[in-house]
Amino acid sequence: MDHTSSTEPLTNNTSADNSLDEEKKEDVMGETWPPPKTLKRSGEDEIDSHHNNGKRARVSVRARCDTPTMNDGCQWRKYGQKVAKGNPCPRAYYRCTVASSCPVRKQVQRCADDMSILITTYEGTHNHPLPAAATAMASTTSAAASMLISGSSSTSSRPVGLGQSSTSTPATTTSVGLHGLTYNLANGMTSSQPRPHQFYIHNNSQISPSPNTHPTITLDLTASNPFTSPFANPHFNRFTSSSSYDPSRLFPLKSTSLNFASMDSNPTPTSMSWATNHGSVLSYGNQYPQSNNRNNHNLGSLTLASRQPHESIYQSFMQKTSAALHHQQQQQHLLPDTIAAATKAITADPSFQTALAAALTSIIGGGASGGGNNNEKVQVSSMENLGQKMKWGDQVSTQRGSGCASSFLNTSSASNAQSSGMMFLQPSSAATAASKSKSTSPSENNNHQDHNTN
DNA sequence: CGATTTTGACCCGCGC
DNA sequence: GCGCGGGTCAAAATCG
Repeated sequence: MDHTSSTEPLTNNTSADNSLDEEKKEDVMGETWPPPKTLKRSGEDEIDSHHNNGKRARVSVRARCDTPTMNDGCQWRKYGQKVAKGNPCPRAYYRCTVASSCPVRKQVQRCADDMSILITTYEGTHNHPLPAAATAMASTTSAAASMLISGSSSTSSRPVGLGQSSTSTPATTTSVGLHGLTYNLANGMTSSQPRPHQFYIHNNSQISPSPNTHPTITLDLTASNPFTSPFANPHFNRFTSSSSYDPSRLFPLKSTSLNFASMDSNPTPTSMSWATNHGSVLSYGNQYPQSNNRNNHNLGSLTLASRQPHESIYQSFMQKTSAALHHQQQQQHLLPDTIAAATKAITADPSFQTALAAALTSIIGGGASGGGNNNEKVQVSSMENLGQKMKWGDQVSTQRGSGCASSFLNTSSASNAQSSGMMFLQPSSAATAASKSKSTSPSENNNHQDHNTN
């Protein structure tokens, strides 16, 4: 897009900080996206460039959805549609209409390879309180964006080789520091095809490859390949390669991706495992002995360890993550620092916690479904908090409403991340990013709206 | 009748 | 400089 005015995270004013947001917005975001109407594209860019290297964080959500658009709780108005090259399906452009001045926009497009997958890309930050139904999604995307952004800022501040890019365009690449963290919020699936939901962070927009691209995080809720690092996905490779993606650079020695997926191969109710392919992939989740449908379109629930009714998801998750990491270390001789970094990243990064919490919330709480259960305001102030509210075994009701909020977390087989320039996080990067976001943002803030220091 | 969607035109950045 | 492609505008059409 040309309008690059701010790089803020995408949104989110979770109920918790709506008030703050209002203010924050002014400064952090004041630069409302392109002034409605008079778009001064160049002007904004300037602002942007000052603040964020001219890049605006985007969060792309891939989810199976049979409806034209995902119901994320917000009100959107379509303002344009266009057929993008490489994809026969038209891309629709929406603008948030909850508030007239809200700068948030989103692009919706069907995946060319799998029409059942809807790719929704959010950009901008809401400058108004969001309906409860929309907070989950907003939090998730916001947190994801925050991570990405914080990573970016870190990169800028430290010339480490973090974000080396995968893209050919220098401008684009530059910045994302948190590359390739893959979070798989898995839900039950079978061994043959576990398909969790993954968060891919790339430094390049897959939907709009404009050079001026913004770092983009992809939340892949379609779930595809098991421990699959996106690299294992043929589609992924295909796309990335098209954009001069160089895996070798993404997977430097110790690159580690965290993949919280379910694996049925594992006997444990809540299992975790590492898999290494190029890098290490941490998978976490439970398995669903039952289902082994290839296209689990109906597996819309996230069931984390149904056998531990009293353990909070977060606690259990962290414990297991840690344990698994160490276990793997022994088995696979992983470098200690790798483990430490990964663990640290997971446990320390509030952004991740928020993202995970939000995702879980949306699933378990079923909040984001059809428009408006304002009473169901699940305030997640931290994963711990979330954990307290949610118990293992909570099953998500697969709501099939109008939107796709329901199928949001459905699993599926082929996920084709048509991304370009996806990068995987290196442990050190993860740790850095984690610590960074920690210091940068008052942690505890779930929806920490990234105070991206402009 | 107001709000939303449709759709062709226009603007802008980038690569050649 | 030109063409291409992404993104947005805005008038017309449609919907509730």
